[in-house]
Amino acid sequence: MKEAQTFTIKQTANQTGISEDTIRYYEKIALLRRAERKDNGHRIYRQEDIDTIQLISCLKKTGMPLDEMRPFLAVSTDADPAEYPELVELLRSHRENIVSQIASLQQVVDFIDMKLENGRYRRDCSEEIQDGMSEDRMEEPKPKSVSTVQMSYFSVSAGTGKSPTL
Amino acid sequence: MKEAQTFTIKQTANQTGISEDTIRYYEKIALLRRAERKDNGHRIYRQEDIDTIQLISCLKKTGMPLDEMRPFLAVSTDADPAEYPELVELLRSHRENIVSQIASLQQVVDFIDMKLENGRYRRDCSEEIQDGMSEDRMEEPKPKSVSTVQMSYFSVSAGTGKSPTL
DNA sequence: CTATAACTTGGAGTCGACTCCAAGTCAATA
DNA sequence: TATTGACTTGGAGTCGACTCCAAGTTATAG
Repeated sequence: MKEAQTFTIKQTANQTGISEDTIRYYEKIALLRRAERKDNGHRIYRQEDIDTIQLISCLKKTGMPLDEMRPFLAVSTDADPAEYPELVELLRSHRENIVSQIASLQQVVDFIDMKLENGRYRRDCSEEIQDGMSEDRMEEPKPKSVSTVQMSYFSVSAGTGKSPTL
Repeated sequence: MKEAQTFTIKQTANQTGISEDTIRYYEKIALLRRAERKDNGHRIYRQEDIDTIQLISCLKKTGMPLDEMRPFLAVSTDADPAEYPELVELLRSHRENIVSQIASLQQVVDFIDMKLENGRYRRDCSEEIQDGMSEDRMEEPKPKSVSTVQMSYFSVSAGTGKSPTL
């Protein structure tokens, strides 16, 4: 019976927290497929679109640029991704990114906690500064360490070299 | 006679992973204090500056705009923050932000895991859509394995409803 | 019948954060 | 002496992601 409830752009904006303008923009850049129109030209959205918009806003939080989201949206609307091994790789790799972002964030939390508890020392919060390819030898003993933050956070992936575009 | 080792801008860039241009830019917008110059006008950096730059790049990962970093940098270079109760509040509030960002990221990880394990369903990944901010689920129910990253991250506070400025 | 509201369109403008450039200085080297 | 390389400066350009605008359409209310 309930033949898919539909929503106006305003309702959709309210439900997703994404502005109407932005939703139109996403359509403009083909991040969202062209929405159906009513006879008067007004856009029509249904739950599935809202889901997609929510996934976008979710991915945004991971710092992913809009352009890179398309494959993920494909996974989301299409069937299961196992059919697209390429996509599976993408998912895995983004997953690693996020996990390492979480580690970074956790470091900042630790930094803050440290500051709050004993506003005294300083240090930590580095991670994966690319080095090695510098001809200019940096004979730095680097006494700094990950301190404060337990290594456990890094056990997972510790960076693929991809810096989060946050 | 260990008189604080100094670095060129290039060395500093290498050590921090932040480009020379960007470092100069940070100085231009007064995010970094004007670096000392040698007689020939070249900038001189010391460990303390590198620490600051690293803190900036750390805060960047939390999605904080450069403009908002100044108070944090003050905390970092000055003495302990307990003297500036205003700052303490700031730290606390940013901490909350980060923790809730971590939660968001974890949701994406879960989404991906779900997709990877059984490319089938969809759902989740919302959080704080303005519209009756009465949702506080996500205390720990989650049937899905939080995978890889332990729930320990959430043990701390788990969000106040402050939206991350990502 | 008008006016208000909710939409449509294409395109221009904004903003943050770089990133690049040209022109110049200075030191060491071929 | 001429070139190279590492730097300096101010300013312009780029890029992503919006955000705003003007002009137009349609629907409903007074």
